[in-house]
Amino acid sequence: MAEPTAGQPAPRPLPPGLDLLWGRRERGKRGPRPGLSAEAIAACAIRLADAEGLDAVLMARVAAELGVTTMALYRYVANKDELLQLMWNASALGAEHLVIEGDGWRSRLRSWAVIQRDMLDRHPWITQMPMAAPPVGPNSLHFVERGLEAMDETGLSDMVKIQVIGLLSSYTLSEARMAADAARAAKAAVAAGEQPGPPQGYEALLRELVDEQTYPRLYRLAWQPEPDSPQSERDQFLFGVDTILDGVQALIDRAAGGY
Amino acid sequence: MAEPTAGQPAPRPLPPGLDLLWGRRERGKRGPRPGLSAEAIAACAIRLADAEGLDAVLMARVAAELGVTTMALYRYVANKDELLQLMWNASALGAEHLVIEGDGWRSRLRSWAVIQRDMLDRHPWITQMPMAAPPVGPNSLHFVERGLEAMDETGLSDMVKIQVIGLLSSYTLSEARMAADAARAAKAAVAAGEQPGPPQGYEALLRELVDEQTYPRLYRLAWQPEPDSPQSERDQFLFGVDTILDGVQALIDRAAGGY
DNA sequence: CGGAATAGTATGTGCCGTACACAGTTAGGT
DNA sequence: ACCTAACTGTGTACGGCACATACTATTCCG
Repeated sequence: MAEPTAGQPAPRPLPPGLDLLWGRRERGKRGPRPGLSAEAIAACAIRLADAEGLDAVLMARVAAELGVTTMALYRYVANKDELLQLMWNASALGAEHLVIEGDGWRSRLRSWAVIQRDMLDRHPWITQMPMAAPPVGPNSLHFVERGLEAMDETGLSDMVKIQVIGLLSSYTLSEARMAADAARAAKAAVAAGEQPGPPQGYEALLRELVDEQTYPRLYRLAWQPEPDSPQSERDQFLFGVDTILDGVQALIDRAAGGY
Repeated sequence: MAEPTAGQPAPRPLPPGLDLLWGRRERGKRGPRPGLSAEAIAACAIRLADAEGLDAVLMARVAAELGVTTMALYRYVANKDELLQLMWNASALGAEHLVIEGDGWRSRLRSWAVIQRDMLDRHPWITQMPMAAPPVGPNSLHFVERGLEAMDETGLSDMVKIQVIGLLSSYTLSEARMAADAARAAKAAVAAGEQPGPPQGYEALLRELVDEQTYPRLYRLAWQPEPDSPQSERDQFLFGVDTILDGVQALIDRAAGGY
């Protein structure tokens, strides 16, 4: 109800959660010294998630790991969602001092995508997160900034550049998610007692499900493997990235060619 | 423990949940007639999700809506996850008889993506789902088949074609998710009492957070709007799709050019 | 030095998925 | 025609987990 005094620019309310993410949450000076920090909590949660998956990240579990009670965490984060946001942002730590190497926009953008992919493979739980918003953490934005930087020379408009960044990111995330799911499914199958000869991948599944007359193309895909089929998941990913970059190249050509 | 009789091809075990999705779950003949069906349950859950969001899809809620007790549902679905899978697949209903119009692969593939996007806008809850696996429901596969069909004339290899399908899908899903999140955030803000003048979009947020020296490019993006900036979200999406299609064009050219 | 603000604790509540035991219902074999 | 096995739906209870509330202990400010 307190109307802010008109005159000062008054730091805008800032959506809930973002203040913490940006270290702008005011902390009182009286009382005992805080024994923890949001960063420490996030780091602990990340350790758990890396080791045992996102399901292992329970408020009680994190608290126990840190040697406090569950409710102590709520002095630092408003709710679990906020903790997840912190984890996400923290996983992009180091983007600030990241230097993308390469002698042209194309190779730089490509390695930008690869770096992102590697990060997702290191922290597969990111692919399972709610993802309720576009990236707004400082580290995430740093990473976006690095991506934009890689396109400095292209002469594309800023709008187009973020669009490209978004495109590459979403593809990368999606590929990482599928890989992570496959890995988890394989692990679960082993835990359930089956030992799979071949990993029983997507292709094998299609062979089980798809019949020739209703799904002729998928059927072909499932049954007649390409001659040079043994292409690794990573090769597939790189292929997709390169295709996107071809599209970007076309954008640049069109912009430079003046129509 | 029962070893299947060697000799019959014996329908492979099929991963849990898939049997239901494909209507291959055997149902006994004795006992009372089933008062429900998996399809009816999924349809009811979809009604709820469309109207009130995925959070409204509770087993108890769905059951009440159908006039049965909560546990009755478990005669038809093994758990909530299975229900979500059913919902996902059911949302792609009609893909079987879908005809993609267009006089070339490019326009067909484009409208394929648009159709998918429209479907996601109609059922925004899909973007919030766990998505624990690649699409394996019969309807989802029908839709994939239609996408492959759109590329029949391209001469691309089958491997490349699904890759393109996956690329387009993941971009479409990601864009739809961001749009749905924005819409939900706006609705929540209104519910919280604020009435936003402008929708307080991503750009406005960046203006709040980003300073010039650490994020020079994002800063520029946030502060100096493009002259022709008022491009709708849909235009943005189409732009992204067209960029991807440019990349596909390059693939085709390269394949045809024999190198 | 007194009081206010803060950190951490202990306990409880509500929600929600789902396990379990049971009552009522139908089909098939004898 | 009956008995029984298979099956549907109910009632109840349990367990996990995020989070609320009330309380104690600690530290800074005037």
